[in-house]
Amino acid sequence: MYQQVARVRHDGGMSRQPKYRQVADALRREIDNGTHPPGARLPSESELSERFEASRNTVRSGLGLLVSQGLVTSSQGLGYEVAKHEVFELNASRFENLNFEQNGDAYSTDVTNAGRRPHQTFRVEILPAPAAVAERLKAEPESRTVLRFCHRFVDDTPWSTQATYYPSWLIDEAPRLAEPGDIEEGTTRYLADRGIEQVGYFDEISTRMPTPDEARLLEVGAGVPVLLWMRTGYSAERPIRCTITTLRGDLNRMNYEIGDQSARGEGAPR
Amino acid sequence: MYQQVARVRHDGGMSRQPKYRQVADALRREIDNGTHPPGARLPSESELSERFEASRNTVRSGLGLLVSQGLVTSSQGLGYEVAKHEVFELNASRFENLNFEQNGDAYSTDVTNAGRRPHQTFRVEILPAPAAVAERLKAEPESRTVLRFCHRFVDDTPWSTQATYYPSWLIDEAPRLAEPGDIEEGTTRYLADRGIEQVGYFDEISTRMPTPDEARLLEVGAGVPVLLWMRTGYSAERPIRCTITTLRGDLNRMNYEIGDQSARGEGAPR
DNA sequence: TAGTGGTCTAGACCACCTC
DNA sequence: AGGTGGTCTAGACCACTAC
Repeated sequence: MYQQVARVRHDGGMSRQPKYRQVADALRREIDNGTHPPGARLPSESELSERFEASRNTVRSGLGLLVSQGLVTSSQGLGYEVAKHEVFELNASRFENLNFEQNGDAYSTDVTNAGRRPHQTFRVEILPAPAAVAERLKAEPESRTVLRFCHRFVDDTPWSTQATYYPSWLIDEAPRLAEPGDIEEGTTRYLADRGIEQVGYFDEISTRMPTPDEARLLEVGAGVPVLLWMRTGYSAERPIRCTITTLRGDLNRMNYEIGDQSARGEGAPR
Repeated sequence: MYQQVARVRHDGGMSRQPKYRQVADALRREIDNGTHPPGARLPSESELSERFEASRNTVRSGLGLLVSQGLVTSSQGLGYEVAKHEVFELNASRFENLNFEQNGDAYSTDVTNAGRRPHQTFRVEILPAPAAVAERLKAEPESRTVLRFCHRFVDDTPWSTQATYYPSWLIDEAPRLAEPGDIEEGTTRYLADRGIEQVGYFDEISTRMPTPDEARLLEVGAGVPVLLWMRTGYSAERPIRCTITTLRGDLNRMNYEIGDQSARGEGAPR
């Protein structure tokens, strides 16, 4: 029953990949060279098991590698499918994007222009500042902040979440921030009208695998990292907001235009 | 021998996590709350197997989840260890960083200031432009480009790779770009001295799991994504370079300073 | 040499989807 | 009903590390 006793090396001592890696590498090559185009179904585990003369579990290990690299997805009862990605560009340096609500609009417009259907849910909360936010807002840890939270979809696919925190002192000057409804004219304009103008921002970008919570909200499978984008906005005197955007790494790309872009032209990199 | 027959649900029909997820969740909680601090060894597979009344393979599946989320690492003969990360900040918007070679110096300086030992290997190649690069340099696909490639380490830990492509027309005006040695004064100054001034750049940032090649160069285990940073630099007339930086996602964070930063102060977010 | 993780197998049963 | 992936087990042997 246990065949390990009979296992031998046929490679004359050459260092060799374990079998599950061979399976993964072979399938990866076939995906790269178009044998299995994006969206195609892969052969079933039992077929692959025969083809590679490996147990089903070994084949599963190999497939698991590909899944964890975001190359294929799997679903029960259906099989394995080659992942296909349509990346959305997100311009992070245009002045318009200083405006959170308008940013949302820009997002809706972009998505609609791409022939897709945008959708978002929105809520407002008052809660103690998370440590990272308090630090950036130069506020006391645990001090009260208003959170305006946005969960964005494209064609019912979760795309990103955006959490903007405002310090409590700002609420006194701009009370509508703490009210649940949309702010028609956009929060930035609303703030500007009250004499609070955002003159600059500081962006921080990092990546990691999603936490279980994020995986749930963004419905990302194993093997898809998230892009974390943290923007702290400043008036001339002090920080006025901190926006944390969590983007599905497989669906988003950010860009910044710095300096003179006149030579970039229109047919610029999509 | 096979106990599945005897397996029953004790949850009265409530939806329940599979056992390997319970293992992962329990360990994740213990890591989060400090029971297993960064750098600590986790109990061995057999100990966990007893504790959770699960087979070794099931425990392995759970640990595999944590590894694939970058929370723990494993090594043969040693055991599982809680990952500890020290993130390096990378300022992508300061003018100095327009200068590739000087960027390298800035990196060396930063690393040295942090009490770590920087190290890099460097090579120059002439090769056809990859499609993405040709597009950004507005050059014919497959047209000749000079690649200046840099592999960076901190304390012998691979940190990032940086590949800068220059279009062939530039080589005629700045032949030293194609020579293997360092350019003492920095490539940007060298180019500026020859009348080619970089007046702006376009940055694109994305994330994904590393390819096998990248995993090898950066020595990242499963569960660590890479940050991809593509910078296209322009003179007033046309693109002059395209730099692709691949950063270990667990060790790097990028930032951009846009607009007036006077309110950010010095004790700014680390 | 003992203990750790790494690979692999054979087989059982479950949950989901399609027909 | 039949096929697909998902979970789980028990056990074998290998490779690496520490002592």
